[in-house]
Amino acid sequence: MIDIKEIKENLERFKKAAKDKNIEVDIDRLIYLDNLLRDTKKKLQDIATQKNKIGKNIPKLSGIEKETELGWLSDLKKDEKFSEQWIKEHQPEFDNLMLLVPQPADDDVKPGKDDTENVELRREGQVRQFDFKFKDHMQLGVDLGIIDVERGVKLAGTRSYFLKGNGARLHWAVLQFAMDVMIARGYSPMSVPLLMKDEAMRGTGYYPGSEEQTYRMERDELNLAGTAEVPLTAYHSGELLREEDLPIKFAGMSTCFRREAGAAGKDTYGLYRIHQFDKVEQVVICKNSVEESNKYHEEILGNSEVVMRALEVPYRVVVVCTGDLGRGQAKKYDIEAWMPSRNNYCETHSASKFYEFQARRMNLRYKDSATKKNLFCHTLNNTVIASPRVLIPILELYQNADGSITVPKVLQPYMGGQERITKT
RNA sequence: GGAGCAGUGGCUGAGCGGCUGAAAGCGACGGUCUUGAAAACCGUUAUACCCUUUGGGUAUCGGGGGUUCGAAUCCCUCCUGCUCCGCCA
Repeated sequence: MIDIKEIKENLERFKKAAKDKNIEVDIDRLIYLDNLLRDTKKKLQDIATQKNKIGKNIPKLSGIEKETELGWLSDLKKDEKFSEQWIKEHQPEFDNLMLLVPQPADDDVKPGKDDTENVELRREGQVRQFDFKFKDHMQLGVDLGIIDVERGVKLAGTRSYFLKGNGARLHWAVLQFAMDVMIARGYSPMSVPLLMKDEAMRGTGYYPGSEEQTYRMERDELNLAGTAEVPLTAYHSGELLREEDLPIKFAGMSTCFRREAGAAGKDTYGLYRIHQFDKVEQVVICKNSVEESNKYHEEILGNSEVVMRALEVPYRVVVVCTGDLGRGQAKKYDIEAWMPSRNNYCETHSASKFYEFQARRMNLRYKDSATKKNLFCHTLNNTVIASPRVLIPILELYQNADGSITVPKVLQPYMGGQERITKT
């Protein structure tokens, strides 16, 4: 959410931000409502002042005088009722519009309509050239008996799968490895609840907007989080933190649920786009400072790169253009891993910087020691590792001519020292 | 699921229907003292919005509604937590 004062003082900036992000929001209507609501509230305040003044004198009066004052009071109350009613009718529209105003992208973010216009920053690692006909991850998985999509679909519908044996093991190994890296880097490991109230979804910016992407438990009015970002970022929502407690750094591991509505027919093959996966997510809550935000944005990007380099998966870093940014994101880096079967770099990580957009929605603040003011925190998050998507490059890049898979060095300790996955 | 109790400021915790935006303690901040620190003592210390000149006003004691000239304080309702009983992992 954006400060209404900010919006009023920089109308064009926010209109442009909405346009750049392809977001519909009637900012003129928002301002119009704000002015009327403000006037009405001012009127209400004046009425309250008079009411209080009269009320204070009532006990001292009697007879005609008292009657007159009481009559005057009931007139005021009629006015009050009328204004209150008006506010009741219009406040919700204003509140809803406020939730739609986007965070403008940083100046160094390129305007663009969608992910095709993202800007490559750099490439890391060598793309493997095969001297034999390589298999894609599904072929490998089926041949080695470690992936079973058929039965996943039988039991749970499209985009469902089983990981079996060494496949399951590899999946857990990569997650545990990533978590251990984050712990070593000073992030607090967290196991989190995933059934989130609407409030948490709204606070993180998923609602309104991503309802179609979310599984909802209608009976209990709860939502199955699509990422641990939701519980981790909202962990301190509504609280007033101490400045010395910042930054707060979390690493959470959780299952993630996504409906993938509107993606029908897209990436239907293999383990790329699925309804359920596991992910280690990192979240930073820091002070209200652009410099701090920028610093931690680089840090969380760096953390994930450390993991990717340790896994020796070639990747590139991309700066996401305005059209591909979410409503609350000021800037976003994607890490895209090289996937031989897709013959391309494909998204495996997404590092977002929100400034106070999320914190303001969830009333997440700290007391600034210098000014004694309560300020909104800044929040950021990034994937550390998401599996099985990352198994795509791992399986494909680590395959051998005989159809076996070499287990990445850093994962071997997590698989009981096993060096290879072969057909069993 | 049944019965009971409770939700007050950064925290703990008082609070008679008007003088309570709210005692007290803790914490934090400033000062005195000290070579420095601690201790002690003195003082300050909620948030948001509105009008503005120092300043003034309004709202907020879990949410919403009601009674009343007036509500943290009374009534209704919802939410949350705790205790006991039952049931189940």
